[in-house]
Amino acid sequence: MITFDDSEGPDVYRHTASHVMAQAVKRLYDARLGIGPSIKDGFYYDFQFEQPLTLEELEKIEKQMKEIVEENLPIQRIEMTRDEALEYCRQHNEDFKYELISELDENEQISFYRQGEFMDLCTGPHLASTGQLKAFKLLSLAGAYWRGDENKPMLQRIYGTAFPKKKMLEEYLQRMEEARKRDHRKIGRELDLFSFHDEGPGFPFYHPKGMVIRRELENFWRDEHRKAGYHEVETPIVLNRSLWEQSGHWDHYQENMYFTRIDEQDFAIKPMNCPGSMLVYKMGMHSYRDFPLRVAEMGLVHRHEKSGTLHGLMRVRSFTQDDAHIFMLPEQIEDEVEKVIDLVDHFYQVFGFKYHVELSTRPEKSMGSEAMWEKATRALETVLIKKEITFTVNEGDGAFYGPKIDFHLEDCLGRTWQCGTIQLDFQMPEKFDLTYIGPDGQKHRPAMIHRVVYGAMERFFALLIEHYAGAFPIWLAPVQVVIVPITERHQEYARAVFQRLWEEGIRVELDDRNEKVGFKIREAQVKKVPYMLVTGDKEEETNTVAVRHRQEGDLGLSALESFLHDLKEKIQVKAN
RNA sequence: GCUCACGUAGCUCAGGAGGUUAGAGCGUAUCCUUGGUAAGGAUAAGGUCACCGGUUCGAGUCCGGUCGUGAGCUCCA
Repeated sequence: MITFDDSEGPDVYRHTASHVMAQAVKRLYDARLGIGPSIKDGFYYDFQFEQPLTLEELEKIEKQMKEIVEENLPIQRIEMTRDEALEYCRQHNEDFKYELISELDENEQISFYRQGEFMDLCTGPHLASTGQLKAFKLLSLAGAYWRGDENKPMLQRIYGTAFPKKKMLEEYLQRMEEARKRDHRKIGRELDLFSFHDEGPGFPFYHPKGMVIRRELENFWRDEHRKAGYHEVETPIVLNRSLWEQSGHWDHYQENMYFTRIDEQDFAIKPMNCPGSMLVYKMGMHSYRDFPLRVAEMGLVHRHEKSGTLHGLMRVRSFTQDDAHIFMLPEQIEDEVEKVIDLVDHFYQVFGFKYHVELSTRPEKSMGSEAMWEKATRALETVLIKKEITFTVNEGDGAFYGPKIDFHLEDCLGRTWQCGTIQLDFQMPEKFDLTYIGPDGQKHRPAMIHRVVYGAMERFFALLIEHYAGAFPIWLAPVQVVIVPITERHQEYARAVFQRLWEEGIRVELDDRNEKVGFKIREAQVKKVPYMLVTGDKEEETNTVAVRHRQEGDLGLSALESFLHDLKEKIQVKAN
């Protein structure tokens, strides 16, 4: 007997919920079944309807589901031969199920699950009866290609979730509601960090406060990369077609690129930084003694992503990659990959991000020999295993020029986004005929990796906003301190305090509006400013400030200089 | 790009199944208030109802298209 608390409990429970939903749908509409698995936090089922389903109809389906639960239909497992199963699907016009079964082995025993008049192909297991289903809710309606293939028909997918107790369902919905409040698009507007406009879909505009955060992230990045032995370059955004033909982007990436004509010649706006960096490398001779040569670039790239894939700052059409290309001896690869992994880990630790790692292998559209891919993939895998990093393999998801290790972070709703990536590349050095002079005085081909740590500044920024729910640690906060004079009479002293902080490089604002203290405090709290300094008679007489922290509240009086000293210390160590 | 939704003041949202000058709260401006830790009061300004076309005596409301946004699919940092 499986309960909801067992590891497979929620899966079984929600899988049964998806069957009950499918049964309800079949009772109400003319629909063919796709697939209906349980997923993290819920379930879905794909259907092909004669008439497209609209959102309002989810309520009707839910009501019908409740009736099926009322009926408390026993759920039985039924086994058939492949031929019997095919015949059943043919009779019931279940074309999609037919397709699935026809791909199974001829001698396979095929299991169905029956509840009342409804029967569905399924390996199970399931709850014993529909009456065991307690709290459930249908959440959304979306399109989904049959078998995830955009060339196959698009079905309609209904998402839902189910729990054994009403209270658990309510808590879940409440949690989702709370999570939505952290959405970077919402906070970005509320805190005036960035915007999007119809004039440039997918092209972000940074506002002054968003720009402060971005620059701090870049400063941190520069410091750490200098320490890690990187140099920095910048290459042009617009480059001649010939370069993209040479790099392979013209053949392999064209559909994502923007083009322009200059003096009757084709140019492309760079979708990646590597070709530009190749040209820089080729400007001189390189010795093996200079390896590994780590060349970083905060490169602004443009990619024509499909309109439906855009998502706030997470998925945009122009973004800055904190890129670097590392040129090295083949025997330095594993060492260098390890160093990059450590660098990525260090960065994510500073922000307190949890992440997971994937190894992406050769895609269908790719360059290079099987042997090269094999060797490159093995090298990445070796390092991951050596470092005892748990990872999943993402088959066929590599770049067209090489396999990669990807680092994924979660957004407020638990969706994961690829940020850091380490890509091994034996192609670009070939294409651009890169060489170095070895100990033997001869020219040799260097190995190369592309890597990013943040990934894209935009995406990382978005994840940071959601991670902190807008309450950035003090080193990142666009406004670090707000000074709140109590009345007009205290403005002169407030200005002096402001001046003192300002000259020390603190991002400070003076709220000298004709409002009450409570109002100004509230506003600063809403804007998530870390420190509020109230200045009145007491403070003016003693050259102090009344310190309030956004989380800790009123901290009492502090000498201005000692507050300033502590503040600078906190900024310095990147305290929260 | 595809499926289903959505698009009303800077923001959040009202506008019963088409009918005179499109509403509210927050925010903004001005004035009053000089108030010690999360919203003091008054007054005022702000809207081509995303855009284009159609139906109608009459469209924010109905229909079609375009653009944008959201959830998801495909794709990806």
